[in-house]
Amino acid sequence: MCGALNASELLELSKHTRMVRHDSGEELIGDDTDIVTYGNVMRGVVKLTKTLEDGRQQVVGLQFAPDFLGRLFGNQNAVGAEAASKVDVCKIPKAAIERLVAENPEVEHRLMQQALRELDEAREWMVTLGRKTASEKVASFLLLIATHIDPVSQAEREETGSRDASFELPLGRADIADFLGLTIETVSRQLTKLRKAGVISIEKARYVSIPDLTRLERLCG
Amino acid sequence: MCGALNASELLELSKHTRMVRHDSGEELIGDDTDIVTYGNVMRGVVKLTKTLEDGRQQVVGLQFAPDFLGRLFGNQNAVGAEAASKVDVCKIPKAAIERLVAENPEVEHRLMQQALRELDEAREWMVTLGRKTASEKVASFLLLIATHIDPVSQAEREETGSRDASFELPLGRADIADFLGLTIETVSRQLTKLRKAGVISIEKARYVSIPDLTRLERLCG
DNA sequence: CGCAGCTTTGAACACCCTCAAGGCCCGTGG
DNA sequence: CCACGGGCCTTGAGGGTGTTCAAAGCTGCG
Repeated sequence: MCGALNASELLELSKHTRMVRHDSGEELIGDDTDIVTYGNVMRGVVKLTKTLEDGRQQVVGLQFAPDFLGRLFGNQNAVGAEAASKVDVCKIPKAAIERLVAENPEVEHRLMQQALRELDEAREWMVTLGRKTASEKVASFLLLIATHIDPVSQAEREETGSRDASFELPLGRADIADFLGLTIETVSRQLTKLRKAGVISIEKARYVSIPDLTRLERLCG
Repeated sequence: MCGALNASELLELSKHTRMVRHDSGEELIGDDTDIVTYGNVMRGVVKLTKTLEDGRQQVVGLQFAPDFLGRLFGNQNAVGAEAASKVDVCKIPKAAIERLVAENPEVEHRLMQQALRELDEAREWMVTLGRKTASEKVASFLLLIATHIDPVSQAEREETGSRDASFELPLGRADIADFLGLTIETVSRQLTKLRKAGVISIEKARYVSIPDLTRLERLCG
């Protein structure tokens, strides 16, 4: 977002922002609370959640650096935000963002681009939630993480044409289940199935290697 | 959207637009096609769909008048659009919209507001797809239609405090199933269950009356 | 009336969930 | 160093919800 600003605007903005470090599991924004600050994810992964009265939870989005965080032009947060891994967030007060957006159309334009991209991703995920089987869901999730977690080395791979990946899962089984609309047990079983089929390998439950992304893609439905 | 324009801008825009009438079932936009025109829904309901290679389909959104139609700042359509009922659409060429948006920040702002609202709705629906039971899904769908199909008489009801509704379903069972991530048969069975429980009444499969929306809300999870 | 398309209903099955137990990893303390 | 304990993950068995397959009922229209 800050790429749209010139030096003096950046300086002005920096007076109102502060960098905050959060550990995995910490709540950044409570659902149904008044909006007081926005943020920018600088490092790590943030999960957006919605919860039903009886406790059923759905992860409705994952935000990676350098995504903007928060519902512009709203008064209440419609989702909760929680650190899914260790996270650095650049917090920005509501008033500062509103001023920035009002004075600088290019900033609003960039935020709109992100909103449209998030809408595309949300709709893509609706297909996964509504129409895919458990194993397709888990495969889709792994592919999503593989393509988002490490954009730098991903660009490298595109140049060299290699189609492998290796990363630490930013989410535990419970969060993966909430993202996929499944139970913990089903996620675990499907991961085991993928492992036994040689599509992935897992170490210490969180470190995943994928020798052939093309093969994984074929399992996504 | 056009509310942000002055008289001369409206005149200029009207030179490039044309009103098109579509019957239920007609395709407005093909998935994965190049974007050539945008549109504005003036009457009726448009469904947005995504389809997997093997034919499984998911309805990822419903657009009611006066929604804007199309993916701004994109080259390819990420969703298909089809008339769910008789529909009037005001079509606008890509170039005309781009010029309008570039010259008029207020237009972009309005479109951003709609994008953010659609994102909220998509995330709300992800909870329905991922975490609700079949009967909760059907109840949620009926509530969605009841609150969107007829905003005028809805406003009336809010004034008088009455909590009933009555409308023609803009979607057949197959589309409802694709929206909810269920099968036709399950949708039909759940509607029958709601009917036998006295929550709704149905005539000729498409005309629904809901005597007590509050009661329906309690069934949405 | 008869046909086509959509909807409803029924019966059997499959997939995923629930409940329960056991295993792994790691930090803590003896 | 190892034993202990808690948190998370895996595995197993059984059951329920929604699907699949099949057939019959509506509705509108020639």
